[in-house]
Amino acid sequence: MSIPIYLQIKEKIIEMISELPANSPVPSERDLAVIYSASRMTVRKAIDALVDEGYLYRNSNKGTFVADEVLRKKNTTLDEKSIEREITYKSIYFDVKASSSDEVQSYLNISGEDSVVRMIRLCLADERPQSIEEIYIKRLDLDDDEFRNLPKTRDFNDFIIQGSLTQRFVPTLVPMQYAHMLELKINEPIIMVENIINRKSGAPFIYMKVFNNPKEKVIEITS
Amino acid sequence: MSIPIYLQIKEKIIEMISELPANSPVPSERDLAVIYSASRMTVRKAIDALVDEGYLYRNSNKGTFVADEVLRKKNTTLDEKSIEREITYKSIYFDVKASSSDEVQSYLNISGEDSVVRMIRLCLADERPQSIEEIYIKRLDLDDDEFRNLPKTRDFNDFIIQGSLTQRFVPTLVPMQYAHMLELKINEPIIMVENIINRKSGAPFIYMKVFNNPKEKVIEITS
DNA sequence: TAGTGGTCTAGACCACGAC
DNA sequence: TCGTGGTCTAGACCACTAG
Repeated sequence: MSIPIYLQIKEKIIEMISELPANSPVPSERDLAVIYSASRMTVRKAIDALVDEGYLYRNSNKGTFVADEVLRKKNTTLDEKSIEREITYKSIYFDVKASSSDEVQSYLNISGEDSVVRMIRLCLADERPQSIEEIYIKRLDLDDDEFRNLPKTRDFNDFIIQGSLTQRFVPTLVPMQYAHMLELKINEPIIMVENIINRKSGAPFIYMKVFNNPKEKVIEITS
Repeated sequence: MSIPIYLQIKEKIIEMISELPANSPVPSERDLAVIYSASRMTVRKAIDALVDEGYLYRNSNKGTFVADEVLRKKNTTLDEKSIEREITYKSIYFDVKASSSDEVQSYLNISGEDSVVRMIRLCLADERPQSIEEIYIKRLDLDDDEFRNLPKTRDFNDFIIQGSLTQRFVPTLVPMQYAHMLELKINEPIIMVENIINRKSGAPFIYMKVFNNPKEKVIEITS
């Protein structure tokens, strides 16, 4: 099996605690090492990950305990997957142009001659409008395969794993051209999230503006 | 010295890379172990932390490299410290009452008979209004010492370390009673951040509503 | 005193990439 | 083939807490 032992143990621990109430103690690291026939350091690595994700918490010299579910780390800003709703996208624009706005040029660190893919789409969950996404990517940063698959791309998490995400939260009034698509009144206050996905090297890769429908989508982060 | 070796090594590595350009390679884990006279696992723990914080990135089978500064993890939602500005607070209300709103009761999971400390204050940086903070804490959750120091408490990070923080971002128009204090026009869209600090056990501890001045304070997260 | 988490060591093997 | 990060082991000592 090529899945690392500590990840297997992590899954087993999740299963073990799944029916325990909050604040129940879990076996000590030494005991778990015996239970799973692994070294203590390996078990510890699994627990480290679970603590990090908010499944468990440690009390020095006392033990490790099941955390309350409310403490599970989550970041719903880019994820809609966890919830069992049918997510669909309705494309509004998809084009490649050399003349991008100064804003896009500055965020993607490009000149006015570079071709930029622009994709604007409405995101729906169970037919209800969640947000409008404006996505900008430098054409040369995509190989032909990625470019072809772009209209089918649902979320951009795969791109983020390879780099880093900076999000800026901007209060604004819903833009007039989007108000009716989001089923909002004009002058409704909303949050526009500016997402900048960088590569590991730091080079900007994707610039994305998300206009969120506050009636549908709550932006919540647990850390 | 009681500071763990891996933290000492972490600081030494930060110092080592502080003048290196982005994407420079750092010595291999084995070399660093020799340089700092520690085991590879200890060095690795230091690097793990630095990768987590966005100082370094790894390329499997190739090496470890200095990350671009833009990738440093940051969360300016509750922190104002990093920037060299003089932060001051102007107290608007400070009282203890048994009759709290349903909203506060529900977030703090208390009944109408429980006394709640309410603290409303204006946060300024270099005399410029940054935000209004409404803070609610169940009186019984504070010992007398903590209660006395409350008016002097600047940020609540110390409380978070012992638990977890959930933040909800709510778009709204600036409340009339706060508009002039934040030097905003009426009907200005702003972001109100609801902060709920939980203890490790999951019990809610502090409920805090922050009305941010968008002209002064940009909410930005790198992850 | 016994048990816990926190740290640390000095090895080991693997898969992968570059040469 | 050699060096890298990724994983893993079987020990060890410490500070602290609870009985």
